[in-house]
Amino acid sequence: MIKGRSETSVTIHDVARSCGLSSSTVSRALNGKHVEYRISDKARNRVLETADRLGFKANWKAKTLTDRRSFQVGILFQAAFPEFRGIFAEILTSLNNTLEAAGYHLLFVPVHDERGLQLIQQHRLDGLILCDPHSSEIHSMLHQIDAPLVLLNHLAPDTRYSQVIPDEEQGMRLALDHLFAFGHEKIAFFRMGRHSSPTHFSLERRRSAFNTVMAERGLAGSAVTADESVDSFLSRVKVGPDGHTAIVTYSHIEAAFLLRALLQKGLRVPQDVSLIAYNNAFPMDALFPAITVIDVPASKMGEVGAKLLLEQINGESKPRHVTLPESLIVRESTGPAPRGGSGPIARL
Amino acid sequence: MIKGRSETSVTIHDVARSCGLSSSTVSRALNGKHVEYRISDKARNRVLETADRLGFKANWKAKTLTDRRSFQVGILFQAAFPEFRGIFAEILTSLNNTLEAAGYHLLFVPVHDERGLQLIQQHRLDGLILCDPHSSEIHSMLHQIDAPLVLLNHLAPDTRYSQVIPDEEQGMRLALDHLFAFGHEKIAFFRMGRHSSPTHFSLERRRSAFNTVMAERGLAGSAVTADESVDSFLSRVKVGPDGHTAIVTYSHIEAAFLLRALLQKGLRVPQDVSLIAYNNAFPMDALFPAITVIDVPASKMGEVGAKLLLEQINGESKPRHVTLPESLIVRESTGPAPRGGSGPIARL
DNA sequence: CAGCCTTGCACAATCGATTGCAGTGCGAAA
DNA sequence: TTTCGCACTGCAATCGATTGTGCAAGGCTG
Repeated sequence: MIKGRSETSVTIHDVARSCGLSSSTVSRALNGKHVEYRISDKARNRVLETADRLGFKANWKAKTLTDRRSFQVGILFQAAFPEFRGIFAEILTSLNNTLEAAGYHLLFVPVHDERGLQLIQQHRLDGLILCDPHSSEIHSMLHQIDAPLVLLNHLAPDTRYSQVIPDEEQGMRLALDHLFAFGHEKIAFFRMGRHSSPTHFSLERRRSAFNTVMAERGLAGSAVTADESVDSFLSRVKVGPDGHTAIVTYSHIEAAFLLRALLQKGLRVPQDVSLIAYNNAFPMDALFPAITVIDVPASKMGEVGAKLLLEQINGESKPRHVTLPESLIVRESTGPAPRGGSGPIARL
Repeated sequence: MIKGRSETSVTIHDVARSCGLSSSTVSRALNGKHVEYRISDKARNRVLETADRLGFKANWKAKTLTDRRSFQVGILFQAAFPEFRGIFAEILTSLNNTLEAAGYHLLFVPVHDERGLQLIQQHRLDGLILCDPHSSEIHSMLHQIDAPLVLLNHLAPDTRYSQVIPDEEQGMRLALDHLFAFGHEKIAFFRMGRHSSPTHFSLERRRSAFNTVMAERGLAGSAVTADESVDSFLSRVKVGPDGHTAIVTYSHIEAAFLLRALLQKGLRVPQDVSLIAYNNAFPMDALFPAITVIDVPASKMGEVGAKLLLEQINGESKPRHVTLPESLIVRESTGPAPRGGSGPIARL
């Protein structure tokens, strides 16, 4: 029977009494310190057997009270940001796999204000992982935190905490090179307008990568970036054979809504417009046409993030910045640039 | 400065020393027991001021060591099941909001075997919330757990734990009535074949609700259920004006893949086939056509689940089963049944 | 057979809080 | 002046573990 806050919870003393030994001996036997502290095999086996029989499970709170470490790590994320949701489960899973292997557990830190950060203190968290934090409240509090910290998907100009980010410029380059090879020149970068804060680094990185790569090709003039609603974007920017012939979107969310709007306008993808999205999340491969994506290595990010945190907790290394490569998954939404001039149905 | 496992963490004794009082007085002043234990206002204010100045934060582990309660609740979910992912973030958020208001925090319980359940014991968790658990390992271990338990989206024939489920039959009835009103008679229920276990209750409930409602209308003969790949389904079941004219899918995942396959075959939605999905998740409103959905009340489920758990923890009530209503969100994927006979392009 | 080293274990302090109970000091009553 | 009582606080035990140190046996040597 697995009990929670059980009144009859069996303690180390129960085990000690039950096998006629002291609690210190039990503790040492149970923690494999039998050689260091010279516990006889006989005593050790007796302890092991009794503990098993009684179903003894060490109380984590007592166990970590002496220790400085809590073996708990906080994970802070803002579920409010849907762009991240698509890959959140993946990140969470890989984070957890890595941490669990090291004996750590994840405590959810829900709030984004000072109360949330106090959890670090109250629970004596060994570290904190921030998933794609782009609210200015969090950002302004980061420097107050004196605990190992890992930022996922958030490149801040600070070397005091580890950061794991995908190489957005390289991903964007893959995407644009793919489009260039198809003859596209007038290309747009699109994000659905929300509260774009100055701390929204992944947006900034993708946008500036777009501008950089376009400029390198001498196409700065035909590059357009947008941060607005789909309707507003499509009414402002001419899309199709006689306008911009390809669009790269900030996330999979934009891609889905944009595809819908394009189809509604009677535009064909990729015959009239090519489409590439960041994030290989559902439903990019389930759309018709399936969307070519820049694959952000979510699972790898979780794994690396966890490792960086563990390194810091163990004092094995200083905070580091790690950049992970992105890759391009070519599907059906990209193709040769249309000839231009004689576009199909213009608009509704 | 907010510290984690800080070496210089300020304790209650530091506060006591700093204001020339004993740690017991500090404790009592800090916990509002000044009236019960007759702490003078002078002493109390001095403590409060000193604690604040020193940035004292009570060590949660020490605080809850005496107490039976840990004020931590475990959340167990299997990220492997994508159907649930679409609404997981929503559930998590509302769970957390409710629990946090009561001073509880969520500990992530990752593993699905006995190790995972031992966390309950080790961390003296006050309770456990299981999100849509349908692996037989978990199921076979449930009865071993002697702690307040809430199952979300998992109706098990057991009254020892609280359960929160959406009213699948009512949702299915809304969906089918909607289709009946459009004249549909040959209707299919579709799920993408995966490891359908006997403990996969939400699938069972939806499927049997489908069969029940169809039978009530005397349409048992024209009802088809499927649990296979999209390709296999479409090659086995004739879909379109001269076959099944409407499909209800187990989740939003199926809907997206199915829509893609239908469009690929040249079938029009809803002119040739109508489509309804469970879960109002992304990208149901971003597809073209936007998908009519049965809205599973994810946020409400989280809130109610948290409340049921708190009730049990506080001993205020016995485990209860709560059923929450679903609703239908009509979009573009449903319309009048086609005439039949002269269907459009048959298949590729 | 005394002295010594090893082996094997128990005692007690400690982590950071909470809490029952025992004090201290003061004024008032006797 | 002694005593009683009340207002206020400190002492010490406790929660369930870990760990430094001390102390008995027992085996060995000389």
